[in-house]
Amino acid sequence: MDTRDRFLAAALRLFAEKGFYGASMDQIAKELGLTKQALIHHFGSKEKLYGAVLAQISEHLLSALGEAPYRFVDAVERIYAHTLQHGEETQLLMRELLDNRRRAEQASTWYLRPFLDGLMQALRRSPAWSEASDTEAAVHVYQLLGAINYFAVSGPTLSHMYSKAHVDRLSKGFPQHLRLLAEIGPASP
Amino acid sequence: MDTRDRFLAAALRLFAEKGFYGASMDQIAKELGLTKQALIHHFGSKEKLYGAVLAQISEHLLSALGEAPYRFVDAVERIYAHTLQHGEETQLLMRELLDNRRRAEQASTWYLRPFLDGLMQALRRSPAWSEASDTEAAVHVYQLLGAINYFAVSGPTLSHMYSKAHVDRLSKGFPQHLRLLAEIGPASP
DNA sequence: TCGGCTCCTTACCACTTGGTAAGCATCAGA
DNA sequence: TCTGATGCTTACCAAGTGGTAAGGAGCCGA
Repeated sequence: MDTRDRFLAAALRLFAEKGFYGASMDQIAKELGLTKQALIHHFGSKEKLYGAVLAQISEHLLSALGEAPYRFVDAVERIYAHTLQHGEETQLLMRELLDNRRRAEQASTWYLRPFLDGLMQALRRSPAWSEASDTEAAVHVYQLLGAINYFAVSGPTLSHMYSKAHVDRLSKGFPQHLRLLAEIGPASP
Repeated sequence: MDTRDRFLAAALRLFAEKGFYGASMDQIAKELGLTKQALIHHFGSKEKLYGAVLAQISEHLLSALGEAPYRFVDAVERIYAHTLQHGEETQLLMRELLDNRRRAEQASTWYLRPFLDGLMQALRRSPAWSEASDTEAAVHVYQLLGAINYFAVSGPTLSHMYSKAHVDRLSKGFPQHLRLLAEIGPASP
């Protein structure tokens, strides 16, 4: 793993934890024992570094989908697994959702577009959804992603509110809940 | 509305938009044409100001629930309406969910606790859920809140990816989808 | 052996950050 | 009329921000 990749990993971690403003170039660089000028040397600016991190995330998400054609419910399951394993990427994506009104209005949205389209196509392949409108399908897909991300991200918060054991049971029940959600059909007319 | 309340409103707006680190005391104060020292005079520190904003949000959420006993699906509908109307509060709550591993580990969680408990009690009042375990109920409640918040917050992002007209249709379909989700029963054993 | 490229350093910059200290005007109560 | 609290100001500070400039060490091909 070369320096650039190690920088990307460190940046992902800190951006996820503290957000774009909360993480500083100096801090990220020090994670590798280097100076922030080395970081700037590789990426040009903080904005560009951030963009590179987002690009990497979207790449990972796409590869998590696997090769088409896949069943929608299988894709959802794979994404859930990927989300659990890469909590930092999920967290950063959620942040981006909140931030991108202002900054980087192009970045994350277009990065994620292919990923969303792939999921929508998979959904349309299932019989119940083949006749549904694009809008209905989009709601369903977006809703499921929201459920996954939200659940993954909120674990620590829940652990504070309830006991850890409680949260563990909660996590155990979630995949079943998720499958239920994924298999739901379009709203009857 | 006195100065303190106007400060709270400005802080809510800026914290929601830019996050804790992205919003500065100076900026918030200038929203009222005052200096940041006036702001510090009222709240002591940035952390305390942030805490005051969170307290206000949880107050609003609780009052949005209405007076018990209410039907669970009605409460969900009211929260959805409240969420749409107070987008900034929602956005800030989502941020808090992402941030509170580090900072203010006590703040938002305990503020929100009564709100969550109220919702769970309402859910347990519906016949289908009266026998369900606490864990199952918590999953369901948390899931629904996630769906609402996620959907409300992601509007602008979706508008970038798809056409605005598309997103409008999507918004129109969501309440129906939400009711469907709210009425779902516990997973069969 | 030379020139240039890559990767990284130190030095420095203007600017912003949250916060402290001290003071000033206004108003209320004794 | 004095006293003290309230609500705000200006002045100031140390620390940190992202970024520029310049240079040095090592390597690689000509």
